[in-house]
Amino acid sequence: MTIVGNPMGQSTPELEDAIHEKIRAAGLRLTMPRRAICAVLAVNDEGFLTTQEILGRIGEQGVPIDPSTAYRTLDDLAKIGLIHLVHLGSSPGRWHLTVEHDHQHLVCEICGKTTLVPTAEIQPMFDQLRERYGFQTRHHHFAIMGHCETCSESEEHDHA
Amino acid sequence: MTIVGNPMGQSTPELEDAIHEKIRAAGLRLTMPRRAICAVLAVNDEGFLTTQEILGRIGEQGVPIDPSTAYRTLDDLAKIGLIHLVHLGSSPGRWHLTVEHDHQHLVCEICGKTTLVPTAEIQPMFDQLRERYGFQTRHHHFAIMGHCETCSESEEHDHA
DNA sequence: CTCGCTGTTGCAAGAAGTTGCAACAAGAAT
DNA sequence: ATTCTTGTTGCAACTTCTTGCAACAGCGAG
Repeated sequence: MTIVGNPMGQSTPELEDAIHEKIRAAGLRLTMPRRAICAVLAVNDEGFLTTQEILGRIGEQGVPIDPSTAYRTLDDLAKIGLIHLVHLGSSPGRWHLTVEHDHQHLVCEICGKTTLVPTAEIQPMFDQLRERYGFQTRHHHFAIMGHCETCSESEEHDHA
Repeated sequence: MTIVGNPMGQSTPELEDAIHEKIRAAGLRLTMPRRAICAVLAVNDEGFLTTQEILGRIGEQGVPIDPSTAYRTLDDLAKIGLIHLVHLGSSPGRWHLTVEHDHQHLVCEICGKTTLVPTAEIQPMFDQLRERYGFQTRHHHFAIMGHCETCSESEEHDHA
């Protein structure tokens, strides 16, 4: 899967400002490591990065930060809802800016293929969960695991 | 959350036999470490165990196995669909026997509370994904993250 | 029952992720 | 602009997870 976000590979100042504002609003201090992490995430506002990848990019383009700081900071940002962790299959989780995206992901466990589905198609289920259980589904960007069409078909052949 | 499976804390021979059969059917060898792991999972056929917990239980009740073996074996068992990994929030994933359970999980990101929802309520969505995308949702036991009723309400108060 | 092929295991080394703590700096108060 | 408070950081030690590899043991063939 390749999910490319910002085609220019550059962060928009507006997005970064909005992020900084959220950090302050949550009562957190705006430090250098946090700026660096947010900058990387802002450039990839549609992407999914592992902690290692984030560390790598920060190292490439300036003053590296300590891994432990990255792990802790990412947890903190997740706690205030700015980002969240997505587990696409097993393998290390990937961080992602929390934005109300208009699509969800169907991830094939066999070939890894990712299919995008308009959130509208799933919204009814979210609404239902809210009505019946008072449950607010969050970061509507979660992965549904299963087998894609192609892999489902080859499976049937195998069983034949 | 406390999910207790087999009330006797004992594995049923039938379940273990069925598991062994699946392992053989997949072309994998039935070795001692694999038996041990399956035994632990079979006792907790409704439970969710981390790799560490599995290692711990095996160590308690007999010959311990090497951690690396456990990690690899669990991956292998997941590959053949016998078990799967569930990420309830962040924190290490938990392994779980793949059975067609009749419920799903709504996990609150704030208080950790888990609500069970009959699969029947979500089945329509799965059916729809299959019709439109040919996507077969697997191990119908996945976690939907969000905020539970109680936490949603306190959030509103905070904003007031 | 024994042999042989090859999937598995345990070990060891390394990478990734966590935790405690003293030094540091963001930002409010003055 | 300076000081003070306290949330954060970087370091170091540790735990957890991964990977390469030689020795081992399922299990099918003979």
